[in-house]
Amino acid sequence: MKKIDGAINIEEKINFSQIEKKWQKRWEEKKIFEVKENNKKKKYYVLEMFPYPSSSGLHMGHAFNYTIGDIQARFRRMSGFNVLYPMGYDAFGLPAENAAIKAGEHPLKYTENAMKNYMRQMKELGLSYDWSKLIITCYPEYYKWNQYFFLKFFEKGLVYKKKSAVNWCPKCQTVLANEQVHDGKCWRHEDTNVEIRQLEQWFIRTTKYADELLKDIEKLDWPGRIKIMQENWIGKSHGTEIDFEINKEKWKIFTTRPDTIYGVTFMVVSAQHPRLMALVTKEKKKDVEEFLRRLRGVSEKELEELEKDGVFTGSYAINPLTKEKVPVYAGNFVVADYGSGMVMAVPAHDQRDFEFAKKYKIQIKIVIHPEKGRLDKLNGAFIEPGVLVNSEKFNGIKSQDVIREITEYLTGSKLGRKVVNYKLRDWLISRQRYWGTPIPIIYCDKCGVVPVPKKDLPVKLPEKIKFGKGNPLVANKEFVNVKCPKCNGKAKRETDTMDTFFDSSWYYLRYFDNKNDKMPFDGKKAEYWMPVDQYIGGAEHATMHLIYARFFTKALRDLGFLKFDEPFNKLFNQGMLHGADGEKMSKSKGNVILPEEVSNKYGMDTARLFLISIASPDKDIAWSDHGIEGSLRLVKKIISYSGKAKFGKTNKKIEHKLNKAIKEITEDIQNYRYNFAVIKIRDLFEAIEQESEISKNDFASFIKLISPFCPHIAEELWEKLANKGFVSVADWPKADESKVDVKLEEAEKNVEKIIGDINNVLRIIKEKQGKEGSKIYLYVIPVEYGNYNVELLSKKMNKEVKMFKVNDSKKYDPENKSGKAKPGKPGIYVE
RNA sequence: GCGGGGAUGCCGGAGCGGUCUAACGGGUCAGGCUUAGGACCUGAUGGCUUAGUGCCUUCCUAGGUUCGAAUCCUAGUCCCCGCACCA
Repeated sequence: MKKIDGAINIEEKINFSQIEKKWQKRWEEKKIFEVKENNKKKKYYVLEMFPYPSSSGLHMGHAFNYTIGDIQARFRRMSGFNVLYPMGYDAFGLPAENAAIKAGEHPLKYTENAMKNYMRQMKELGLSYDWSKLIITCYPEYYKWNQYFFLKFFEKGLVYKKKSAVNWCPKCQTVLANEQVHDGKCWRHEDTNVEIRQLEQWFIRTTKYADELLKDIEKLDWPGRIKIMQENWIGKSHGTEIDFEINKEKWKIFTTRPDTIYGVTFMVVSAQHPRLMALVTKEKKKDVEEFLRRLRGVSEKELEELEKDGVFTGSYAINPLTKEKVPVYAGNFVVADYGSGMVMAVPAHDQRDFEFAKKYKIQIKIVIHPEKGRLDKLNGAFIEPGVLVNSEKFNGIKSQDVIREITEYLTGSKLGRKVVNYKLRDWLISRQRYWGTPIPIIYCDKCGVVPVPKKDLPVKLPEKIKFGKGNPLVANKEFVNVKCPKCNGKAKRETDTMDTFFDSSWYYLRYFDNKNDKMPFDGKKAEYWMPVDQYIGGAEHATMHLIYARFFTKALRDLGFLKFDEPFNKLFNQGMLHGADGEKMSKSKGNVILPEEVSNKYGMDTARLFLISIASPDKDIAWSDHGIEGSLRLVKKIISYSGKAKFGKTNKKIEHKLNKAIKEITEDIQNYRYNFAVIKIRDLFEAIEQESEISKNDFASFIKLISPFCPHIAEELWEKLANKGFVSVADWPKADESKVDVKLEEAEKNVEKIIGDINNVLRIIKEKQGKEGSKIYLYVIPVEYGNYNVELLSKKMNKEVKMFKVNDSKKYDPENKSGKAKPGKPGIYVE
């Protein structure tokens, strides 16, 4: 065909939404994305972090996220893999409960509405999920297994209970999640300060796996920054534990600077330390309680911004090396659950200790001098390495070396030891809320803490509940009052529910066996599908979810459920889609782009194409109404072309282009360079468009190449070309490298170059001589005669073009421009 | 404070030692097509220069390494993200 001449107003002809609906329906009816285990086929598990179904529905940002995974899933499926690409809903959580409190809507109803909406929207995006694998965490069929795992962990000692601080609103009489605390006030009572209270809570012993979680990071094919974040989060540090004697009792402290031990002038114990009161003398009790009261009015957030503050406990500690007595303070800047919750303070060589000492006029004792010079007056702590002074037999030794020596000395005298410490804390899973998995524990007056027997699972959430004050489960008598499974006596149920991160820590193991009511999942199926080959999600889950899921996998391995160590081999972090104003999309900013609107205007495929061609999909991008026009043009041109294409034989040039494109696009998709793939699709299409014909088979390959990006349109064109079945499950084209011909490419570059040169000449003679050149004569060296498509050239220039060999005696060449001809560079004469 | 990532032409965004005035898209301008507009097509889009050439100036700023730097190093400025009193 010739160039697509204007006048085709395809907008009237393309009904995107009709095409989309048609294919979405057929995909669903024919179940082409449903999979089962097949040992003859290699599996590929593409997983996106499942969403919390919010009532506001999906916006274009979600479309961007899921399109990234869908393209990969479609591509792998066409490449011959048995692709598991499932979706589910992280359906428990606070917003549903908040809606219940504020609007009186039951969380279940709220959530089900939201999920219905999500599912409809996801289907409209053309995502190729296997919906038969759907999981929903708020149904007992799912959360039963949360309870099952909790009990398994309980048996293994991976679960324990201890007191911990929570946010408490005295007006609501309930515990608040961090998100419900705004500026230290309750979200519902702007005039009410949130208090910090100590409650008994359930913990998971994630720290048991701290070392393995850290060590295995190197095995992961994850973005570097996520790995670094996890490393920092786990925060392994080597140090020395030293015993100080206080009131004839041993108190351990952790330090990475044992070299400064001779400079200790006081101790600080965390204000949140569970045994703090044991250190407080009678005389100081009032002071300490006053201090604690002051702290209590402060939310956790504010706590971090406070000035160093403290109070003397009345007790003294004995330095194990110097035997000096130093005062013990309670302080707000010592973290209770890191190390031992108490530190030795060396004001001369630690900035925090220095500030504290200045404030309370405590002695500052220098024990390290710089290697050159001496310290006289300190304006701040000297924390550089140096040489020891005032340190008895360690004087004169370099501080870096003495760390080992002092530790060895302490170890020898049984006063200390080398230890490793982690920042990673045990995972607090207790939530004093309704909309979560009930913790399967019963408290019996006689038998104490009794786990619910597994045969009694699930412990179901009562449906009829009253929201008002506190956790509605507490007030629900049928739920709370039970018989003890051991002694049959009166007992009470645990009313705490689980953190929803518990649900999402193992959901990837449930998809492929989502209807199993005997076990959380079949180990054989897990063996086939796991680990996840490609996990896709936002970087905001770098620490919490991704650590918990890794922990779960390791714990389940040790419980015999799994045979591998890591759940997610590869992780891809998609960027965030911002509004047209460059701001984060949000209702309040009014910059939310809805898929429905975009779809009506441009078609979903156009939107998908646009989103992934803006930039590399791991980058943050911004929506642009102008930008999408470019994608729309391409889509329209492709549709229009396929309606007019003349099918016949493909020429060498297109064969070359096609095969090269297949090779490169395949690699680009594998490596998530979707933006590059689109550029190559454009380039290939432009070449195809210019030729008079193409073979049906080759055009079919082109359709396959676009189908992961524009699945509906690809299906439509596929069908129009009388191909069988669905292009979505057709074989991905293979590049025939023998058809790739670099020479052709060079020739093409030459054509481009010559066009540039001709235009240059035309411009110059117009400017200089005022002439409008109309005839172009080219003189090429004989071997290159076939390299130039004169017809194409003429069409492109919209001028008459004639070509001669330089040695052609009959050529027309009034100014002897043929003498200028060089290889790859014909002489030009214009008149 | 600690840790990570950035700054590219009118805009978005590639590039990450030579092939770079810098992919691709958007915008703008010129020409074509068209009754006109839209759509579509062709080309231009740092400056000067030239029958297709050549030169100069550009990739946050200032230095440096190199035969050669948008790309590597050093210092600085600004922006984003994560952790945050972790002893």
